[in-house]
Amino acid sequence: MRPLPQPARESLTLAPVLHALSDPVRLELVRRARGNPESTCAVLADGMDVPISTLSNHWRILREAGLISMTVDGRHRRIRLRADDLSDRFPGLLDPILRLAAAESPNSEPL
Amino acid sequence: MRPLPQPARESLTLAPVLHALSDPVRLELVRRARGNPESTCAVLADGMDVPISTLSNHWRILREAGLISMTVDGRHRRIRLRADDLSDRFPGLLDPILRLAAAESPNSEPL
DNA sequence: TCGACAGTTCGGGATTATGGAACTATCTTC
DNA sequence: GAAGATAGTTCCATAATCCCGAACTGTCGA
Repeated sequence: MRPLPQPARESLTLAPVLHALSDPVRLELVRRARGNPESTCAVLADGMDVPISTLSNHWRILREAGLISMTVDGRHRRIRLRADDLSDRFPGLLDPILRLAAAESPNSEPL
Repeated sequence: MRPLPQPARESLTLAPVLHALSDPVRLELVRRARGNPESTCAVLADGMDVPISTLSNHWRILREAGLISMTVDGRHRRIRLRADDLSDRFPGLLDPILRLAAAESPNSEPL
């Protein structure tokens, strides 16, 4: 269950976080990650019709911005939204964004 | 006082707005625009040490995303934050972002 | 009419995004 | 073990975007 490198809580900055959230695919991935903790890359991206190498890039951008953490679990990577770090460092930021994203998304499932 | 083209309120979408806000320079410009309504490009960017052609691109990105409106006034462009449209279309989005940007900014002036 | 001024547009070099193909690492089955 | 399947990553070439100096447009003041 080795964790992949990620920025420490104190070193998170606003601009990369907003950039990570400024892509519709990544926004949807973050929404799903919040609703399905400890899920994996492929499961969270199910039915999204995005090439797998592109998805891998999206996950990396999310991880490097500090939005998610990934741990290696066998041949899977478990994705976890860094909700605590984010609400500590950027209180009141994520909830409205994900709420608006859900409202905009055609397939918004209840959380 | 001819207005420059901008997206209608109903056609604003979340991703371009977040993208427009995902750059430190643009974030600072938006903060200043909110604090100084009806000001102009050069005045708002005063002391920012960003080339003028780059600033012009930043303003265009902000305008096309729907964050600001620009009206031609003589040889100036008056910048106005589209606060009403944004709070109507994305309630609760802008305030936390600008609050966090102000907290992160070294030269955050009180609003 | 002649600058001076506020901003935009153009062009090209640098950076970043996209995605198919090949690769790595792990698990399963024999 | 070896062979194959599975989950993601890395590589790399193309495409798209960003950055910014230089040239340009439009407007104001003398």
